[in-house]
Amino acid sequence: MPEDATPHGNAKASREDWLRAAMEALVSDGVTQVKIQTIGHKLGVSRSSFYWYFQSRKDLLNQLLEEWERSNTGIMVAHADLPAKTITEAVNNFFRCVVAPDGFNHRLDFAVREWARRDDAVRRVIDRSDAARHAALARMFLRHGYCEAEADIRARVLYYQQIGYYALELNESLETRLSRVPGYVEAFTGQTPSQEETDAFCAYAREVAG
Amino acid sequence: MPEDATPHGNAKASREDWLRAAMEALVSDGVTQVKIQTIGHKLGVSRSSFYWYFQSRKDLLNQLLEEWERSNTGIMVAHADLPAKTITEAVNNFFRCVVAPDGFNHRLDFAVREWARRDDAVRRVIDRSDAARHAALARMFLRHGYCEAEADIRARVLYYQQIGYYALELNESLETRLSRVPGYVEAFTGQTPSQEETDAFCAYAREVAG
DNA sequence: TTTTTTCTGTACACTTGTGTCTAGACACGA
DNA sequence: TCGTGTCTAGACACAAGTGTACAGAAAAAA
Repeated sequence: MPEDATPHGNAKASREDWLRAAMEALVSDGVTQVKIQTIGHKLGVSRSSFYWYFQSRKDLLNQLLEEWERSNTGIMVAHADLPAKTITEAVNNFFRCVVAPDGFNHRLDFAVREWARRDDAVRRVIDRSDAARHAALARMFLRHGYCEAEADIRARVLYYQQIGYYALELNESLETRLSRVPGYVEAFTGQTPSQEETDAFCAYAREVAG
Repeated sequence: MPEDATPHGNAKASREDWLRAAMEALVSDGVTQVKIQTIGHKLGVSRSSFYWYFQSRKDLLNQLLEEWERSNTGIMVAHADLPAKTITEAVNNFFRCVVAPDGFNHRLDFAVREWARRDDAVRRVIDRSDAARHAALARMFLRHGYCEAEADIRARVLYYQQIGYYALELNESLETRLSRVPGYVEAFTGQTPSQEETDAFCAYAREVAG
């Protein structure tokens, strides 16, 4: 039982190696494909070594779920809370987390949602995160003068639309996506974004994408 | 090889029984859980009978995919094409297919999307359907006086949002959903729906739900 | 009644996955 | 050098899935 994480010279694959490879499998192939046998093979290590670091497959999956909650929801809430002069700038700020490669990981998000459909415990964790994300977006609209009811609805439209966009896995090019940004912002806020705001966002998007 | 679908007295489970049970498994548990062994057990029939009706598991899955394409996309496009006096009425009409129990089957839609993430052939079928659905909604906005660019964006926001709503699996009550409908319609169209339109939709929703 | 067609069950071969037990390799400290 | 603790490999037991071969029951047709 590896209580402390001191690595040992004899180790061919560390606990982190197992976790990272498992996360990759979860993201690209879904929870059903997180298989100890397969990961072990990929790490060039026997299956049984896994049981030195983890109690069972379930134990490993729990760690992956915690990792998801920590990263994905945190990033999205942080971006919704970013300071802005106008609501259109605020929405543009929020968009930053969905274009940044190290921002919101939508493939992970959907892998976890799929998982939740077959596991009630995971379902509860997701519900908590969805509520937190919506609340952060509603706060954003409230800060910019929308009433409670409108802030609630607009936060929903924005959040659901974003999730829906990823659900479709459209694989549009960056420039195609950017060309629609001002239209989206106007649809979400009811206000026209300034050219500077749009330019600032596009510049950011092009920078982090490269 | 059962070329014609004439049932036979000796049959304990028909081809349609296998298809229906497989569809139920796909909808509720995903494509990985569509297992001949499990379905056969559920139908009270030996596994090997399956191979009388179908060549292989893959053969069965192809049939399920065709069934999805025929039903789900068809229903959504038909609702987007419904005649309406105003754009707000048109959006309310569209909403009908997402509240009717025999309308758009969102659980099936997501089961197929999940499947597509691990199968390029399925991916291509879905892309075709998504394009058809978006085009139908864009036509709807065009008919009511929006310009090409705005119709395109608003169709995207409406379609993505709807898919996103289902992706979250919120399980809201009917009345909770209905209370937000006027707000959604206004956000999607930029226009306030009339009381009559909202009432008509809510009446329809309450009728088909019961 | 006999034959044919349609479907089902049993048995077999094969694959891929989990989890356990145990011997042993390897580095490191005494 | 000699343990000791840390990690790994291989064997074993078990479960669940696919697909095939073949005999045979039961309805339908002759």
